[in-house]
Amino acid sequence: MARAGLTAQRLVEAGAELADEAGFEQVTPSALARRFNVRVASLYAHVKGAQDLRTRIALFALEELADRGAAALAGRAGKDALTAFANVYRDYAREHPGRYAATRLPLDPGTAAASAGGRHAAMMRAILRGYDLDEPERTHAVRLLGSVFHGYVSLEASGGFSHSAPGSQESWARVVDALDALLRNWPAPDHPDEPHPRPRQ
Amino acid sequence: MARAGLTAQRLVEAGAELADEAGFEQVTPSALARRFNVRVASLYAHVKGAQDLRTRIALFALEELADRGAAALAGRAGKDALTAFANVYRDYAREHPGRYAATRLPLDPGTAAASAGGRHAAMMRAILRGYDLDEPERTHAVRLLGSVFHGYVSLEASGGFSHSAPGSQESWARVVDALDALLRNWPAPDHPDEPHPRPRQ
DNA sequence: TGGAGTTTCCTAAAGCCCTTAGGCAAGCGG
DNA sequence: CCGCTTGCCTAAGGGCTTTAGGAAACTCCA
Repeated sequence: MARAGLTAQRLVEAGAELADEAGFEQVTPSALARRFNVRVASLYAHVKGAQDLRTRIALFALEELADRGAAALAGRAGKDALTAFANVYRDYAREHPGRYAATRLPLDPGTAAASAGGRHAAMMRAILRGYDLDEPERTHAVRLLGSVFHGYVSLEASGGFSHSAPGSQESWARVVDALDALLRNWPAPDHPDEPHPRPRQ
Repeated sequence: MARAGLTAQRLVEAGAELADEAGFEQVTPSALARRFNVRVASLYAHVKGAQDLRTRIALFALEELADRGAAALAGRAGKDALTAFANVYRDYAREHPGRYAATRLPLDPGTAAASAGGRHAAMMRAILRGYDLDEPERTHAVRLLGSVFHGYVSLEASGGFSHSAPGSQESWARVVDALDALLRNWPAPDHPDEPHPRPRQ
């Protein structure tokens, strides 16, 4: 009988497609075997098991997302860079919901260290070079950026913003505007007031 | 043989405990049956199935979290309210990681509408009464708050902030400070600049 | 070209989980 | 005290994961 041409790489790619179509939690050896018209046990020659498969998909998606981020950041700085990078996250999550969910898979420390996670952090730090922040404030700001990007995209994906006005697109633009304003106007660490103490209104 | 005294409510509570101990995805009819020293099929008299069980736990956790938020908000306003409410989210997620994960379970529209989700949104709107924001900016700000709270807590839970200085506690405090500063200094909608056009540096 | 060897995929089987159907007995209401 | 409701049980079907071992397909070198 003809061989199906299985490969760890092909399994990962098919798994990523399956994740986008049916959800990351539906990515299982069984489902993948059906997709390749192959018996389940055959996958175990290429992949250690279900957990290994999911981990590989997560690493693949992290890498893909980091590549897109790097492309978006090239030649941009300041708010332009911030906006482009933010849109990469959101667009990726909307275009590839299963892959995006995969990037949230908890990895064991060794795997996480070898993943593209570090590239993501480095890119956020690079964006912050366009603003005037020194350590440790820069790290706090990196964490805030990560929180907003992931939080917004995640709430949007679970339908949180879809059933009320104004539209999510509009909120997203305003949220990015607000982040830019905040980074330009980052409050001083010790002082409870913001740097420009002129109460609004 | 003596009866175990099963009840939908008792199953939900035990399920919430199990989620906190082993993770929300480990909450299954089997695991719960073991915990009650009962055969799996016995649960089906009280709960429709695995999905129903998880949904009930999600609703329970949403309610519990909303109750804590309401208690924290009582008698507070402005940054005081913002900080207290933010800490409720973070503390709940740290204290009850499985329950917190449960609150992220996607609900079908009908269930979601009947959930405590609306209370959460209302409380965020209440916090924003302490700041000077009109619609639609208030809605954008609500979405930003939700994104930051969920995003931070979620990244922290998956270990994102644990292996680098400064500590997560410190970043959290600065993130809340920054949010407060941002809400007091919310950028004007149409203008690309912030309301106090004095380029930093 | 024709094996030897490796790789790919298969069958078989064990273990766990979810779910439904139908039965027996415990405990409550009259 | 007896019938009835209800709670928990056994039985069984079907799916997913994983391991063990076999047979066919490809490769490559003599």
